[in-house]
Amino acid sequence: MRVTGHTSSIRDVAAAAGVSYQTVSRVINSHPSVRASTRETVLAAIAELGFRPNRAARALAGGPVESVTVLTGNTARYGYSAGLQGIEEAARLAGYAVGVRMIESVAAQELDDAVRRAIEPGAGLIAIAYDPAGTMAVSAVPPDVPVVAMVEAPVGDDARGKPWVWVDDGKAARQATRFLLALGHRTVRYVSIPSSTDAPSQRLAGWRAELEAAGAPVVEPLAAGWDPRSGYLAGQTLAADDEVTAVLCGNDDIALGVMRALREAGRRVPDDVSVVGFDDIPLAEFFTPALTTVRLDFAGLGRVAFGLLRGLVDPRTATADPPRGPEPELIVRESAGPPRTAAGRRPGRIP
Amino acid sequence: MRVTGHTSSIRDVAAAAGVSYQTVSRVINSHPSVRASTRETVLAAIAELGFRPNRAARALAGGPVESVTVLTGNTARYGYSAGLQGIEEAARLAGYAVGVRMIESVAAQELDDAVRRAIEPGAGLIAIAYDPAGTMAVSAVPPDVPVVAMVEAPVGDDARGKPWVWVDDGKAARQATRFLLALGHRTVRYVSIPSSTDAPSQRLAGWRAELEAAGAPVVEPLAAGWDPRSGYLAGQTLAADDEVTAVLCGNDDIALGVMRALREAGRRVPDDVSVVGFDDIPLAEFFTPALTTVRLDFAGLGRVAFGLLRGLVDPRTATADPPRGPEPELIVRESAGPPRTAAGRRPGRIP
DNA sequence: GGGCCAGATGTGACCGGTCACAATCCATGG
DNA sequence: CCATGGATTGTGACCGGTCACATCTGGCCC
Repeated sequence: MRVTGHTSSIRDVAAAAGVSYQTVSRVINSHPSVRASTRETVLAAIAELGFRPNRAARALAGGPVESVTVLTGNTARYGYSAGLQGIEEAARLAGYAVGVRMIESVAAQELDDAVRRAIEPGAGLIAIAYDPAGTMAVSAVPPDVPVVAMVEAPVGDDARGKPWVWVDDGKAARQATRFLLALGHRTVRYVSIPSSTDAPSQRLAGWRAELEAAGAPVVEPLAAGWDPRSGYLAGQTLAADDEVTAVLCGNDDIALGVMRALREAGRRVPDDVSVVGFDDIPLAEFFTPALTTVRLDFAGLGRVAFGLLRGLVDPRTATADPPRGPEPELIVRESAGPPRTAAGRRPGRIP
Repeated sequence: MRVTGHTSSIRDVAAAAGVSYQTVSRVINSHPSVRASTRETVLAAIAELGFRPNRAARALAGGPVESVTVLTGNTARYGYSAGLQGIEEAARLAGYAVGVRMIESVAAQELDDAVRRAIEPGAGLIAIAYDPAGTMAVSAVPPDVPVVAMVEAPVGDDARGKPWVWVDDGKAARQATRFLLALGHRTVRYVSIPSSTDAPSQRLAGWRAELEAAGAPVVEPLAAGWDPRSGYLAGQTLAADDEVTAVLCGNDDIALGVMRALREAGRRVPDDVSVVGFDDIPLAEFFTPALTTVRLDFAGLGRVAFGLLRGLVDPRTATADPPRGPEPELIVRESAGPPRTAAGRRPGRIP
């Protein structure tokens, strides 16, 4: 079964407009030296015939391809799907097509293969590299393929020049930690998400830095995964320790698991223990208690990533100023408060 | 900047193997009449050169395109992202590329345009049509373009022959309603998600049917959106009514909002009011109380959808038996119980 | 041995765009 | 008036596959 969809080529348009196919090509690529009146005629013919350039043919002939493939380890996790959404929005606006390819393995051979498979001549790549698979995927991309990475944090000092985008996680972590300390907590425990590299994550580093700056004791973090269950497990450990009054969690899913474990152990949030998360997923506001968390604008980051990639693939659209990722923002809700408040309190109303 | 990525064509391979380019083409398309020894030689040359056929060229020449574009109204909502994940998995396994395109508008003109833009000659479409935009997108697809729709429910009696896939929502709703009724509730209220068509949704119909079958009073459902906030609003209404002891929610996000509103109003879940959701999102198990919900296997549905589309695009892979969507499954947790239990109870432990 | 047929392989044209280059137009200046 | 040159337009080849068709094998039968 052959799909027709639409069928009119530049030759058809050319015939209809009484010009050569090359002139039509010039019009659709907005080449400067086409007389205004000619352009009009051609555009009219294009509209008339419902012509739309064939992507495959254009790609084959070495023209601008206008398509991005997103390399990701997951499409369901919040940061990933929100990032994808941002990329798609920006891409659609620019007339780009977007493809998606999941990276499952971290085995060098398979990963290399998967990346090669994702590469289409002419198209660019955006890697969502919040996890080891993504990070390795980025480095598996051949140097001649334009790629932008959405990373957890830049590694190395020369990151400024690389096509990387990120939200300042470290800053966000410091902000959240400082907030908890200011509430009167002696120290803050941390439940970490996996690092995307072999170095400790920025969130972890920020948390530690803030604690040290405040002269608060640093207890080694508990390692969790991305999922709420791992948070729940960590929460059980935390609940067993009476000293714990404040917990910073690597993401909101973990925070939910932690809160659940705490509650099961009879420890009230926020009266006995304060909990703060990362991401601000849409549900966080409706948790009980509503989660205090650091909002990370992944969709915005995706848009920035796309803009950067576009500049790489098509230098005409490159912007001079290096685009920065969006700023994280602490959203204060109910799950954190001063330590050991005597009376139980009822959650407030949500407007 | 031109991307090279890889560069070896069938002509290069042909030269390396000492055969004609057409023979190479036959080998990569597994044409039967190629001598085994020749095939060997060619495959060796392919491996040697790291040759991979150029998708654009193949599409242009009218060969099998092996790519799907997913039309969706959203990439962040659970059902959508899980569905996309399932499609991607199945597609990757089959060597297909997958594209994503969001449909934003429901205005006929824009929508039509967006759909046309999403059509690539030779490629198939999978529409995630859980909402009006998706449903309209499906009908905006020209008849000669192969398309599979993941729908909320089949409309019309002749749906059996159409390339539609769905999970049996109505059955799921009946199952959940029956469960609540069996617990001893006099009736069950329903907070509905928007219907994808002008007809009432299957979930709603199933809920109503079960109530009527049991002779329980039917109170008109409350209309919500997809988001937790709309559930929260509905929950406030519900909380004001002392008669309410059991609520079925159109999805888990809404259920969370409802539970939150109930709790704020001083009504305990499940002691005063039972709440049941739909979807079984990964977080549902860790809500407090853990949410009783109907698990819908969207990823499985996505895989089925891809299989169906593949059969449409490439008849060689078509399977005789019409594939069915996965079966919904009621997951019993803490948020539902018998009406008016005297003692407050503590949530159990999660294994 | 010749004829025939099926299997295996090669040749040319083509898909729908782009590139490089050539050809034409028109205004300007000497 | 004609040479010059930039703006505008047209021509041919090509990207990397596929199709339709032609050709070349070799085995089998009479």
